[in-house]
Amino acid sequence: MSDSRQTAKTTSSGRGQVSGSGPGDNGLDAIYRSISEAIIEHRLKPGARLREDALADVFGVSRTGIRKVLQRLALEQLVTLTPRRGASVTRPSVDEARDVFEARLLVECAMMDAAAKRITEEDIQELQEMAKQEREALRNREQRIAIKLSATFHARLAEISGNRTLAGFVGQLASRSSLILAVYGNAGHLGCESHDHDNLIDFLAAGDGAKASDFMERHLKSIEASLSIFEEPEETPDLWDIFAVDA
Amino acid sequence: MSDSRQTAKTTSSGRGQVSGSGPGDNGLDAIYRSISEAIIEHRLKPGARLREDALADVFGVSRTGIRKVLQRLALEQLVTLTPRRGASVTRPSVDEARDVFEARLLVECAMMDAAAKRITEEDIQELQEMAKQEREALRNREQRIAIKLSATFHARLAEISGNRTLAGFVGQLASRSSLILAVYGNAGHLGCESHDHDNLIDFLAAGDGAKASDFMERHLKSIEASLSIFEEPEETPDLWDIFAVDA
DNA sequence: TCGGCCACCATTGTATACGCTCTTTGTGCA
DNA sequence: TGCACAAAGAGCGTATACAATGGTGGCCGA
Repeated sequence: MSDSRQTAKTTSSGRGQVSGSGPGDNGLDAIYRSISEAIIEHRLKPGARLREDALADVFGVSRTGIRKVLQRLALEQLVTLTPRRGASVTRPSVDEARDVFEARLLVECAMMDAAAKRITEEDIQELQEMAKQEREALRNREQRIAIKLSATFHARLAEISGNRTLAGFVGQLASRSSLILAVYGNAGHLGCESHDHDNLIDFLAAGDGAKASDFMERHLKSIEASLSIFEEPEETPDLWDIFAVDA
Repeated sequence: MSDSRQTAKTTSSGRGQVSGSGPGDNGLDAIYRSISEAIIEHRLKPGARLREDALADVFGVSRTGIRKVLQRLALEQLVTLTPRRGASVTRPSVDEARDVFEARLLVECAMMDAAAKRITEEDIQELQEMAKQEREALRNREQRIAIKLSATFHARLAEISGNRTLAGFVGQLASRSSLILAVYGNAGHLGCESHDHDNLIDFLAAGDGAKASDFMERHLKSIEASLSIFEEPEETPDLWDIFAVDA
């Protein structure tokens, strides 16, 4: 790893620097999105360590900026900050998983009514486009992309209902759900069935909030049901099984 | 330049101690609570500027720590971070106020069912104690204390229902409600009527989640109704009014 | 051979220094 | 008299430096 030879270079020429990052956290925001996306897409798996130095090196900023981003991610529960051990991608506990889905069930279903009333033609087209991309990603076996799109879809849906506070909350829940899928999901059985989202759009387009709500309920419950939620008791006994087989 | 291999000689004598501040954000957390409480109690009013230097001075830490705290408060929407202008206590917009109460109505009512099922004798006593303190604060005209206790009460209630994720959300909403009261509330008409909380406890103690939910709905709606929600167009023209009266 | 101790290292936590932008005030000109 | 421009000042954004801590590996003693 070496000495970071080039990072220092950027500052030398003054404001030079990549991608014109503005003053505020403009540049930092890009880093935030970048890491956030990597986590949601499971390119960074739960438990993965996120060293500040390494990230600082990758993104060409100092640790200060990275710390800021990491802190934000920690507040959204996407990463866990252990006092002297640094940051790592959060590995949701069973309780957390249950809580998150319960919360989604409660909030997202309740928002369907408002969404059905407020949805516009533009919204519908946008959602359909997203659903289409998701189907394509699924068809191409790009599960990572599909998962991200699914989270975005739910977040966008929440925005349509007009309550920004709740929408922000749903966004967080959707991101965390992605982590939960990474830990407790079965391979081959992706969270959202591809046609579910289309059906949801249809109900909303028809202005039928009640049906949309019912469908959302089934949708979320089916995702939760597809998980293998049982805590892995592997503390250390791992080795015995592994080597017993071997020997 | 990064090769700092030998500098760390000092560790020799050891782990000595450091009494105070723990490692992590132990000390910072206290600062966070301190500022947070000041905001909720309206000792810091919406719009108040929070200069990093000043806070660093007050709490005896450097700006670094203050920034960390400020960022966290910003993520919880208690303070607003304007790019080059620094931090100030958030002044909730009319839309925000509506969103927050809508969210509370949705979430808190829905949680009553679980709360009624899970509440224990200890919880009941704790809540009653809190309600009692709140009544006393109101009687003593200590509205600031009462507002804080009210927010804490609602947050604690949410915790009882057993879903930490939702409880955290309710905590945030309660804090923000305090800000909303500061901006749109009428003096003399505090948010929560003092006996409301007692009634709520009674319903929960009786295990009647439905009634508790209904009551919570009325409770929150009455608070919202007591607000004078119309946007004040005062951007800076403050002075004109003041001196017009004077002259 | 195993268990405990000690030194080193890797990595984070905190503080300080510097540069940049925005605001404000003062002055000159139309 | 009013407006525009410039300079100074204040405050934030970022990087770097230093200190402290927990983990890791090796050594010694039982």
